[in-house]
Amino acid sequence: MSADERRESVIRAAVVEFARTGYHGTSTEAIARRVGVSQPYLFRLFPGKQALFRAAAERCFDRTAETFEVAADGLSGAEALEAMGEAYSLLIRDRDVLMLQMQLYVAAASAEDPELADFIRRRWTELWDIVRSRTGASDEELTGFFGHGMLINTLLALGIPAEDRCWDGFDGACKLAAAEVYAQRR
Amino acid sequence: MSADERRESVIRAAVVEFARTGYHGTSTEAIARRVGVSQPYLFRLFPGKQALFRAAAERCFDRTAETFEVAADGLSGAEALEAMGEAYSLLIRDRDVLMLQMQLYVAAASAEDPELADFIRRRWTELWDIVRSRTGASDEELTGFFGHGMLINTLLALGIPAEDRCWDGFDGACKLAAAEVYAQRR
DNA sequence: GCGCGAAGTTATTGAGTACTAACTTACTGC
DNA sequence: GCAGTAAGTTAGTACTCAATAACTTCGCGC
Repeated sequence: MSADERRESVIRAAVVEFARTGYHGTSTEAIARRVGVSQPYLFRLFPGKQALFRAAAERCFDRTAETFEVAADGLSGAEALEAMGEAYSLLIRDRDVLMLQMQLYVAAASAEDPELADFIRRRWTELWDIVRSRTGASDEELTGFFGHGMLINTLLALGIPAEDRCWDGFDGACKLAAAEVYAQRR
Repeated sequence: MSADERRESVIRAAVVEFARTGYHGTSTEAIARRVGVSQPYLFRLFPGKQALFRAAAERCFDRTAETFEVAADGLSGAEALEAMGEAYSLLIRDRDVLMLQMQLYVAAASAEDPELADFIRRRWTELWDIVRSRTGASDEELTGFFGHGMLINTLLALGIPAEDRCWDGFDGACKLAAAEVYAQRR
């Protein structure tokens, strides 16, 4: 397997591991084991653990941005907004994408790596701009949209069951998505 | 200083340290240093690191629940809801409370301690019930309220500046709160 | 002033972890 | 068939960290 292909599979493994146990909680050995490669070899493919985390973060934002772009393609206004919401609820059925997002939010806050924090902020505001420009939504609509999304993230992260009262304010599609997320194997 | 008093100051230090660097990212030595006590002594006051984290989590939820209760005291309906929102935006000017919340959300997801995850879920739904029972808000209002809160949490955790477009959908009080949070010393 | 319990210390251990150095294996062009 | 390079390994280092054991100091009743 070429180095580039290996790098790709390492990124995928890093997304999973960092999503589940966070930056400090995951060892490079855990990532290597998931890839099926010796731990020192990771340092041939990436300069260090931080670079691995950064690559996973990039991948996570790439997928989300692409999901939004594709969903809104050919649509505009309220239709585009709704399509993006739907697409997002599909995206985060991949629990690792969901949890890596949450991990990135806390990673941005701990000031150990200001450059990474800056990167995460930039990519987040990029998402904001994508939704705004593709839908022309008002400031209040945007806050509502992202607030909705962040609450879904939180409830799923917490593992609040789909039947719980906390989900009552959501439509059926969201509840269904929640039930499916929990059905995933770990 | 009595053991109980020490325990109290240890909890306060644990809240700060765990908030800033998460469970795996904080050493018991960092907590001990903040308390001004030797590291092994922590294990006389608490059975282990997990117990420290759990105590910090309890403290965090206690403060939030109490904030809600006090704010809504004597009020009802929309007035109570507004008062709770305002009180919350004051509470999270303490960046450590805010960040510990975020840390708890990711801690609940990583399945290394199911009992802790269960505890966090229980306390979260308790908050939900407090807001619902004190305000009589509809399911949609509740989702809006908590979604709003989770978005604020996220923006603050990310460190999105108060002047950024992401804050445009919020009222002046929220933006002011954001500016103040960032002015805090670390 | 002396025993005693509570508050706290220093020294240590054993496990884990990021990263390096040096070696091996397999494929490719000539 | 052989040199060279790319992919990958094993062995090891320096360090951190949670937890334990054994020791010290201090205040108080008598």
